Amino acid sequence: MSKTGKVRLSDVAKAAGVSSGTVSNTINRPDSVSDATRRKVLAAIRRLDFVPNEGAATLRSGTSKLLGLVIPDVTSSFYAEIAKGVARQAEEHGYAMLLFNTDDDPNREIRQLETLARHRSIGALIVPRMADEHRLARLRELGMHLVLIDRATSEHDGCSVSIDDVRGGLLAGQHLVSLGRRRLAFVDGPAGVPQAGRRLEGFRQALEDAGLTSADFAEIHAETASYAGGQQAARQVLSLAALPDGIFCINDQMAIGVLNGLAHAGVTVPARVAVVGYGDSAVAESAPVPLTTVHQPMIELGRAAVDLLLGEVAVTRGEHHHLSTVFNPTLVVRESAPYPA
Amino acid sequence: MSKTGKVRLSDVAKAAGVSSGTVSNTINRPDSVSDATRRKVLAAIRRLDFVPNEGAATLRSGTSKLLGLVIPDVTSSFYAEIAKGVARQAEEHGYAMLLFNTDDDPNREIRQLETLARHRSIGALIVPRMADEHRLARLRELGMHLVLIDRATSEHDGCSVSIDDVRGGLLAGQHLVSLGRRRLAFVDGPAGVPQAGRRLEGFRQALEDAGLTSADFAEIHAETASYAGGQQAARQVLSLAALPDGIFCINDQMAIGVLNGLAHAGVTVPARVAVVGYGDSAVAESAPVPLTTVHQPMIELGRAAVDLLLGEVAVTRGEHHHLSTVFNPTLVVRESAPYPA
DNA sequence: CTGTTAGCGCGTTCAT
DNA sequence: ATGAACGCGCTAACAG
Repeated sequence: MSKTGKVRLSDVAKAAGVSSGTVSNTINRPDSVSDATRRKVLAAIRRLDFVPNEGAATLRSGTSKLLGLVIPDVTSSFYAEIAKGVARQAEEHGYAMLLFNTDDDPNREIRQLETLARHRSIGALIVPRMADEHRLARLRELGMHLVLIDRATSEHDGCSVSIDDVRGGLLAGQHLVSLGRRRLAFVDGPAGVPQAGRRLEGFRQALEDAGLTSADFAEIHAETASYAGGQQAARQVLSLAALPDGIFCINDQMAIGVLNGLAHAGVTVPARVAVVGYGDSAVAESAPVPLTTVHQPMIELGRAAVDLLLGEVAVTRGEHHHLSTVFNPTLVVRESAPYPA
Repeated sequence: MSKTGKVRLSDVAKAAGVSSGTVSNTINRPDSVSDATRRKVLAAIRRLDFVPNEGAATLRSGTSKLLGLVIPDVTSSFYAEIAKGVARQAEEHGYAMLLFNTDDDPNREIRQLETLARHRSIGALIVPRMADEHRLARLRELGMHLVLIDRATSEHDGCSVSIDDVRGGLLAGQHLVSLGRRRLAFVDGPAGVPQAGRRLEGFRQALEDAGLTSADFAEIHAETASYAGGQQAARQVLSLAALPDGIFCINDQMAIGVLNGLAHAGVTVPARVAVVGYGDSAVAESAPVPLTTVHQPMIELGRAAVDLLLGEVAVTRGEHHHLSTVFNPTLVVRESAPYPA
């Protein structure tokens, strides 16, 4: 009925018997308006079905109520959870989230970041798999604020959020050791992923702390860090001179593949081999043997990323100190590597 | 370096020696500009690092290059895949996707839709779990175009995309019947979900077509349509007078729960009981017994939803005929209900 | 094919 | 605490 989209702020002002400046204040700085005025204005807004035009606000203020999340692929549960946290926190602060999947295509990533700039977004939360420092710097010049998610190195000049992978590996290692496991294996996809390297580092640390030597330790790399890769890794494990009694896998999918491979060979889990996964994805709980795994607080991480971004934006004067929020993973113990009875 | 954000379209015009209208044309309607002019303008754009201000364009044109996807929860792989398809297709048409999770909160859903309206989004793709027809109608009055996703009823007045659930159930039923299975069970969570009802309808149809009677059929409802619910359902299945030789589960999570429950009881799959899931989620492939399941083309569905939305927007004159795109699910045969040897 | 120009609707001074 | 007025940068309509 009400031809909204034709109702302007000035119409509201007229209807409420105030000036348009007052209506703007009522919307954006309610505290700077008297109680009675605010009531009148809000009533008029509702009565006329006024829908503010963000485009006009963006043009006028130079910045929009938009932020971007740029990730490789939202169908990965890891990123989907980040997206959920980001969307939630953005919403609570009056922002909306633009979501972009890069599909690991550097050109798309660039275009997406430029789209964000065109929309005068306050900034982006980005998993920089592709963009190099140079490009990120250019975007900063455009006035965009960037928060890096789960970045490999910490040599960047910006806020970032991440999870302590070394600690995650340490938790896994300590758990297996505490279970009395002494011949350990680490199962991964192709080497070279920084996160995996750090988890391995923590894992090794735990073994060292327990007095184990490299003779007690096998490092296995499958062709992919997937379920199929896990099955493949299991075959390699079974061909080792001595069967390990504990296996740490770089993610839950691989762990389930390992579980499957071991089962086919008649090797019981956890009796003969304990298995620990990583990520606590939805599948961990419903694995053939429910998976002990390292949980990562991704939703919280997403929320923290938004907070960092908004914090950076809020700093108008003086130097902004870039912050890095690092979350601790936790161990979720299930049957594949249970506490001793 | 280049103080971008300070470079305006008119600056580009000056630098290229053309008028601002021409710059606008080369950006928005390249075909309406001569080759030579276009080249000059694009060069100037690059040289000055011009970043168009979408806010201004939105204000001027009355509509933004934004569309919204409003779903219950992006961490569900079902919706994540839709999101991926939508983002991709939107991007290819020069649009960006705002993502909103309702978390099944009607108030949030309303606010999100209003946010979209404030941004003068062309429209929204929505899984209307909460919004009623009245609200949807109000949004349409605001000039927003709506495409409904996976909607229960088809009594609405708008474009929609969905998957033929009856056919999905039919596929599952026909497959089990073709395997020679004659005592069938249907496993679901609480009754009342329309999608589930339609899948059951198709399933029953297949049984009828094969000459089976209701005596050959058991309908089992667990407390939740989850992995745990599947385990629970398995117990009910095992307590039936006669063990079924084929089970159709409403989703893959339940199917895996059923698999687990049967395994615990020493019932072999598929030898004694064949199991068919629904959804072809990532877990189906890595289930203890790889799951035969009904695949739903969610990414394609997302893309189709965007096409419908853009099509609706493109119709300026004359009546727009609302379209419904219905996708056919397909059966993915794996070990839990394999083809006869 | 290109140039000219008038606002789009809001936020933000600066008075009062 | 409130009002008046300007202009943010762009598009569309029209003239040439």
